[in-house]
Amino acid sequence: MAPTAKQSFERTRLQDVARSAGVSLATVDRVVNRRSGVREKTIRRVEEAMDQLGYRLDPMARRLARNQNFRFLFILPTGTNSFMMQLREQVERTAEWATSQRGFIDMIEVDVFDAEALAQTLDQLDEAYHGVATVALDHPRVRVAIDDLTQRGIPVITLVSDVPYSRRLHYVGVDNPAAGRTAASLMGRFLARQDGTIGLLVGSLSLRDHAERHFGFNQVLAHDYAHLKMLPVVEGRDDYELSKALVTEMVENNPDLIGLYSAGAGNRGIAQALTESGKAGQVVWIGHELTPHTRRFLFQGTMDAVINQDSGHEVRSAARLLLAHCWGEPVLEDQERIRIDIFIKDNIP
Amino acid sequence: MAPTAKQSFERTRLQDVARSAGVSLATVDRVVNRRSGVREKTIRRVEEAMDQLGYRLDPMARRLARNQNFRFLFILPTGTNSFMMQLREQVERTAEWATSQRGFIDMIEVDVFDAEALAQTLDQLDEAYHGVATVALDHPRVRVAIDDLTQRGIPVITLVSDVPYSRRLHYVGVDNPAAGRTAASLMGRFLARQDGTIGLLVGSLSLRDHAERHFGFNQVLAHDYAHLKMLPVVEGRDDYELSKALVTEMVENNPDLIGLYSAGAGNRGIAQALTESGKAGQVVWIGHELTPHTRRFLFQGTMDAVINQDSGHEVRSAARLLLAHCWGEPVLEDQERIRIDIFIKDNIP
DNA sequence: GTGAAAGCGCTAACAA
DNA sequence: TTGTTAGCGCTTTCAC
Repeated sequence: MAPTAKQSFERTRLQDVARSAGVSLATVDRVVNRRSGVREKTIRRVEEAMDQLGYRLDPMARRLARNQNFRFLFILPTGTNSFMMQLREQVERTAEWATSQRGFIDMIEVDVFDAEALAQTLDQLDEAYHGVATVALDHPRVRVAIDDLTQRGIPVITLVSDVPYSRRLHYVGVDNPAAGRTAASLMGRFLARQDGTIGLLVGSLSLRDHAERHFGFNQVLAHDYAHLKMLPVVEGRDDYELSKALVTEMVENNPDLIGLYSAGAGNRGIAQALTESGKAGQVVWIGHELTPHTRRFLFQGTMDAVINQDSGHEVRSAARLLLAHCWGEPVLEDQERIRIDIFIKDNIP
Repeated sequence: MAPTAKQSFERTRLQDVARSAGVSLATVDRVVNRRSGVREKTIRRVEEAMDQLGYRLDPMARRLARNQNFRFLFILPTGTNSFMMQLREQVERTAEWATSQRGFIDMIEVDVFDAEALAQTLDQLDEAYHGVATVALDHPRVRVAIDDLTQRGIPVITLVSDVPYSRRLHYVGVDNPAAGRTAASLMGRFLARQDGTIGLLVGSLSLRDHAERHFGFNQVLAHDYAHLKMLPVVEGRDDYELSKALVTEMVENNPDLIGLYSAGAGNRGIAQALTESGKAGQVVWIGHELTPHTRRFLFQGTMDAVINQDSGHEVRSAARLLLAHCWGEPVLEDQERIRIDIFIKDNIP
């Protein structure tokens, strides 16, 4: 059925190509790495030999021989909301793995709401870094800082929150308008044949991801479920206490509240507000990010669905992209696509 | 803010440990790889030096020096249903990647419904293979074959469909009872405040994954949505034509059909049956696996939700696990967990 | 028990 | 423009 080991295992090496093309190792290396200083004619001869023998460069050997190391900085928001804490933990885990790939990851925290602080951090980046991954803030000052870094040859990856139109190497995160639409569709379907009012809570509309989720949610609800009335959006600043107060007020002022979408953090406050007002399990509540808290709320039936982005996947993806970029290696695009996960109580991992 | 490159980049090498412990490279190597022939005393001396210097073995160099190659066989079901075709395509893509990791993947097809055929394939496995990944059939004959291979030192990974109680190295696939429960919860919620009958279609109840999904679906529907009447399950053998016929009949005989759960393949047939009977978009239809077809049905509104397992992730995961096992390297467990994806029209990737 | 030395497949500095 | 050679960090034979 299958050939024996010896037969099919012989990878062709640079050496084989060199011999077959009648040139030296160094010359083949030059051709493979598209370095200058080789005659057109020789190049062709080598290339012929290469695809005749089906040559594939061995990335392991290449990395070893290059003997390079890379340093990356991950910039995450300060604050204690569960999702960001998860993200930080994932960075730590990933750092360990990256070490074995000759990648050294440092992490610092900045205030996400402060464009100036983030921009300065980027501007003053230690030149020892070979790349940056940052939970970004979409602000002109930040965009310029990203572009400058990119200009200087330091790739920037935006993580979780994007800065479109900047020259970042890659955005690693979900499609937030789509995430908002997803929440709206679920809300609409869960509320089939019911009339009433829907509440909307975000962290801050000046955060691009929250604004986009809000936008997507609105779009679908207004279009497909026009019979549901939407309250004006309120901003909880991803804060536990404030969110609680806002939701409590919302419930009191709107006896016909049947749905609540929270596009940001502060879920613990929301749960308390709903529970204390006796609305837990009555109001359809959809929020974001699977954390120990939201997990519990789902199980309890307080929360009906969680729209999630996999923080582990995101951080690993950012690290892989940065490493691949620095090593000049290809990327498996569809391994890096971040999914919009939907979790209900039955498919929690 | 950050130290310069030189400073923090010096990884400690085997050489450093050797010097510090006052022994040779070979001896440290023996200790690191737990090989025999080193005095207890020397071992301790080396180990001390190791964790004093914080030594971490370089997997790149290790792989290169070992100069080994591994061959793996992926066994997939014959047949043309979209999911299995996707799976085969992913194997091809992954094979390319694996080559760069010194892993050579072959693929063959066997009839999933034929336990004997699968068992024989396993029994007669070419000894050149270092590992197997198979879409398995949970049957005693197959279980024994898996255990025998494992006994012979050839690791087996069950893919998509598991054989519990066998000695397989790992199961790469979703929790199928949970997938069924997920489908049921969505069904129940989408049908809020409606009464009627739910149809159930599987490929075959002798396929473990289908049976488990059926089980999970039943469980939740009977418990949480007892007002909905469930029809007896029918088997479509994952066949387009047969599934179409069965659903057509189901619709005709049950004017009050309001929901349909298909735990197997054959979705194209179901879509046709629903469309031709004018029930498309009326009946809440939930099925499995995101394919070009189900994707279209979601967009059209014919299908309401798809429960998915990421075939790309599954195949890559199987390959990574096999490679890590052969190289004796650790695994990032939570990178290998296969999620139960829920897709509705808004979060399709 | 332990050590010296020759690779693994590639890169990079230096020669020619 | 091309070739020679000395590594990269580890494993593996073979000698002591």
